[in-house]
Amino acid sequence: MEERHAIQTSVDPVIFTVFDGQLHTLVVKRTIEPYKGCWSLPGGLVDTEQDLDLHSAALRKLKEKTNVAAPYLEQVETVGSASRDPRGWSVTVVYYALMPRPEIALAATHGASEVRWEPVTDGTAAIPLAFDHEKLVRLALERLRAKVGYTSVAVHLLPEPFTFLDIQHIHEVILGRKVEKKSLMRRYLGSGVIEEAQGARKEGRMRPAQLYRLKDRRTIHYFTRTMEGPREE
Amino acid sequence: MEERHAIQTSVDPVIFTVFDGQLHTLVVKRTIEPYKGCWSLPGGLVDTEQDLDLHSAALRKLKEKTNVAAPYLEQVETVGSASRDPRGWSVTVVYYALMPRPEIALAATHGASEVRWEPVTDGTAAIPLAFDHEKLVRLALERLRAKVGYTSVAVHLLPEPFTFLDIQHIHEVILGRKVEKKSLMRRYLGSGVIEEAQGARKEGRMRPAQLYRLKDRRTIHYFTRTMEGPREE
DNA sequence: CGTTCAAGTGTCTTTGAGCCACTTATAATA
DNA sequence: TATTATAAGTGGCTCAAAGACACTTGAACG
Repeated sequence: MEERHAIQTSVDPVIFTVFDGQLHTLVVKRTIEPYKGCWSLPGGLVDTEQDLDLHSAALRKLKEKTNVAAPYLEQVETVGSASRDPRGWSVTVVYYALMPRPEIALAATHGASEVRWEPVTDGTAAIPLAFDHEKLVRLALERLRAKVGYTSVAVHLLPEPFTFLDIQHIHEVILGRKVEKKSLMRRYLGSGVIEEAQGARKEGRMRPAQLYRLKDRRTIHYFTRTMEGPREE
Repeated sequence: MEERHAIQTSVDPVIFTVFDGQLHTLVVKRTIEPYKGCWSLPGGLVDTEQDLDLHSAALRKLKEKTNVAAPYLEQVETVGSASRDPRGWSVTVVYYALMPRPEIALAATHGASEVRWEPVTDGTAAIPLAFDHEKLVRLALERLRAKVGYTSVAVHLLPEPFTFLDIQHIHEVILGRKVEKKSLMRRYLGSGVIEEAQGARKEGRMRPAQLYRLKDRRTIHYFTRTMEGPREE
């Protein structure tokens, strides 16, 4: 009776960051069977002794691998079936997290186990992942892409302070297409999600750009319309 | 080791239907402790012996209580914590389902246990529910309200064939405000989600209305913009 | 045959996206 | 000091779709 209903339950955070003009996600090398030696998401079983709820379980996993305490974190979807783990029925709650590229070296923060940023190209990670984790990455990316179109989530990937060119680049990297500078400025200036920071960034011999920071790093703003993409003719 | 990680896992479908000009949700009376005698969502534990995955577990619960095999069903969110069930750590995956008001009597389809439609007013059920089920209903309703604004989900609550007045009423009941007839016609006629059905409904001595049906009862259509609500002045 | 009433249409205003040319500010160079 | 290159930022157009609401249409009934 008990055995039929108690299920192995994990959280799998898909941690996104952007550098080198590419979206990356954090993967760790598995040290135990099954899939020993394969790369996988930095998730793991919920621990009923130390986790109060699912959200804090996801935060714990995040903290263990990246040492970042308070990124933007959002639940995506839950997948569970008899077949996704060879050991039997299992459930995993998928999250995605956005953070600026951490300065600290990853390996140092997590002792022995291997950790690294894997580029996400065209919807999936470049290397094969354990279990159904490639599908989980795809789910998280789909959600992120949709949400970037009608909210201010994308800027949570930027270190502060940032310029409008940074905002534009981050949108273009996530969506994989050009976006209109003017549309972004209308949105972000009109909504009050960002505020001016001191100073201005000058790069090379061009006009210096105004610097901004987020007013609130824990919430996102919902714009009234979705970005439409390029016009057809 | 096993005990710390294997968690009681359930699915809780919030089943919506509309009649008497009100949104209703299906509740059942609990026959066992805890919360014996209280009303609750028609959910229950995932059964690893008979359920292949979470979605089919939700469909099974639905079939057991309503005898409806193929409604519109969508995952909302997963909540899990040490405190939501007095017996200990538990996880539940919340779904919402939309169906036309079933003609058959509910009690007859499910033997002994009491089942009934409870009106959902102003965001919550009118009576208190077991566990955190009122919060789960609120989560499902929030999702439904948001989604009605930019998709064709709402019509999955209508029995076929239906008229444009039916479409308008269903939107007004869910959103709790007046909706522009013209906007709905632009959306639904322009998108091809509905098709004309034979005949026309005449009520009283007015002009008869064209009847429609859904082209596909398993999917929904995403419109390009969200409804905006009334203009302020 | 005219009245009644919802069904359905015409059409104006408003909002915000896409597009793209134009002006502005800085630093390197002549 | 003047010129020029380059990115920063603005102005202003077109377009699609929402809101608002008056208008026309058509069947039923006296």
